[in-house]
Formats: sequence, structure tokens, C-alpha cells
Amino acid sequence: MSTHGHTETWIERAEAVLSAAGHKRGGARRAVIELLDSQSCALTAVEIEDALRTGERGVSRASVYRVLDELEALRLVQRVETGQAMVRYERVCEQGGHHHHLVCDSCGLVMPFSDEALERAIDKLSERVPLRVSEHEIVLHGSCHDCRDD
Amino acid sequence: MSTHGHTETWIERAEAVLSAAGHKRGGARRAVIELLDSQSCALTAVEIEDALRTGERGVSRASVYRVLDELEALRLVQRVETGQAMVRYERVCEQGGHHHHLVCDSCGLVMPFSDEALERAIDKLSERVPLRVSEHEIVLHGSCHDCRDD
DNA sequence: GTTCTTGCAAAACCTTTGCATTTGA
DNA sequence: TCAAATGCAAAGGTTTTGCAAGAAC
Repeated sequence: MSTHGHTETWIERAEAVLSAAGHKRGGARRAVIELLDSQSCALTAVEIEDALRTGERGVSRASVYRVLDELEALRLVQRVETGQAMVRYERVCEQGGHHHHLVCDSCGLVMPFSDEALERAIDKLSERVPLRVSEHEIVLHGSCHDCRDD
Repeated sequence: MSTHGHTETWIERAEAVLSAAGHKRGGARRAVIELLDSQSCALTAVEIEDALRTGERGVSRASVYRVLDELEALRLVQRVETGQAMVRYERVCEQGGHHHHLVCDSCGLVMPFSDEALERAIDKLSERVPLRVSEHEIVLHGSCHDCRDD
């Protein structure tokens, strides 16, 4: 429970963590952070670059990757591997936002889902495994409604 | 239950499926198949190429990728995404071999694990999701015994 | 003023493809 | 003989890096 009397947004937390880690502010990183905050699911670096070029503030591809690396190192974003040759990134939400991914192998659609029973199974399992587990990732592959005819 | 009175090995099944799909035999593919059969967990294409170069029969990188693609299309091998920038491949075992992966983010070690409760949770979940689920992949990230000090 | 940030271009890397040759049936 | 398999080299895409200029503190 917060002592500040309000719930910290992801952007606020990101700014705080970055500042504490000795980073200065910058327009490119700010643009990437704002875009990630507006998304409910994972984007690739190229999708991020394209979205930003179209928008208010273009950001070079190198900066997109650098920002994503920094944010990942600080556990503000996480990688999502969907088997589609490119890595996806999404923000890490501390309260409530935890989810996993459904991937349509025909059209490439990526959708989020969450399931409590699954999380409980993972938590119990994590205690019995020869690894100190910090994260987990679950991807379900199949065909979506529009592709039910392979 | 088999009508042949013996359990088919993965290599035997692979040969049969390839033959039924109209493939001829070849030394490069045979070498990749034998290597995959000897492994209990997933390898990258580069690891496969290296292992084969050192061994009896070198195989060009292009052939490694082509063979892996063919085997994946026939569901004889499956991709494993561990978040390590390269795709891994491992044989698909029909009986008993189903497992998932633990990845040490410090040293890159990949280990298999399996858990029945987790599989049950996945199966139940798969029925309630807007996707006809054909496969699932679970990766637990963390630090292994040797890396418990980041 | 010092350090972090950014863009550009080049490099590095994994993966795929084109083409000629060899091999299997 | 005909189709599949293979190796080599080149191409394609994504991601990383070097370096110089710009911005934050």
C-alpha cells in the first residue's frame, strides 16, 4: 500500500526508476515510454519506430533499441517472444496488468489473456525448480476465429 | 497402442513421416536428425552446425536451416523461444517427452522441466480462449545455482 | 563543464534465398 | 531420368555499435 495516497502510474514509476538509476531525461526515451504506456500489449521495435515516425516525435531506430534495453534492464519493460522472428516489448505493470499471450500462427495476431489458476500453478511450481524464478512467460499458439480453416 | 509390438523411436518416426511426405534421404538431414535425437533439450541452428562440424559429418548452415524448417513443418521438431535472441529447436516426442524450459538469464543455461498441474491448467484454459490452441510454450526465467548472486 | 542522450551510418548477426552440382529412387 | 538434397555465396532483416553533435543537470 502506498504512503503517498495515490496509485503510481507506470510512467511515473518509470521516470522515478530511471532518475534513481542516474539517467537524464530525453525526448526520444520519453516518446518511447509514452507509446508503451498507451499500449495494452506487446510491440516490436520496428512497430514502435513506425508509430513514432507517424506521430509527434520521430525516434531513430538505434534509440528505440537503446531505450528498450535500458527499460528492460530496469525491469520496466519485458520481452515477449511470440515465435514471430522479432522480439516484442511491453511495459511491466506491478498491479493487475500481468498477462500472457495468444498468437495466431496464420495471421500473426497477438492477444493478451490472463488466468488465475495458471498463475497459481506457476507459483507453486517455481518453488520446486532448480532456478530462482524471477519471471515467466506463457504463449499459446493456434488459429484465431478468422483463420479457422488452415 | 502400436500394432507393431514395439515402441517407435523418434528417428524411426521421423524417417517414416519424411518418406510419406515425399522426401528422399540425404546425409545432411540424417546428421541433423541423429544429433537432435541425441539431445534432451533444445539447440540453436548455430549450435547444431558447430556440433556437426566437429563430428563425423559437417553440414552447411543453409542445410541446417532447411532441414529444421522441414522437420518443423512436419511437426517432428518444435521451436523454443527462450528470449536469447536465437530460436532453439528440439524434437517433438509423442509419448512422455513433453516439457518446458527454465532459462538462466545470467549464464544462458537452458534446462527442461515438466509439471502435470501446469498442463492441466493449460488444458482447461485452452477451452475458454478465443483461439483454437494447437501448442503452448512456457519459459521460466531466473538465476541458476551457479549464478545466485546478481 | 561533465555526463547522458541521440542520430546517422556502418557493422554484426542470424536467417533465407538463388543457383549450380550432386545424390537418391 | 527426374525430383529432391546440398553447399556456397549473396541477399535480407533485425539488432548493435562507433562516433560526433546536442541536451540535461
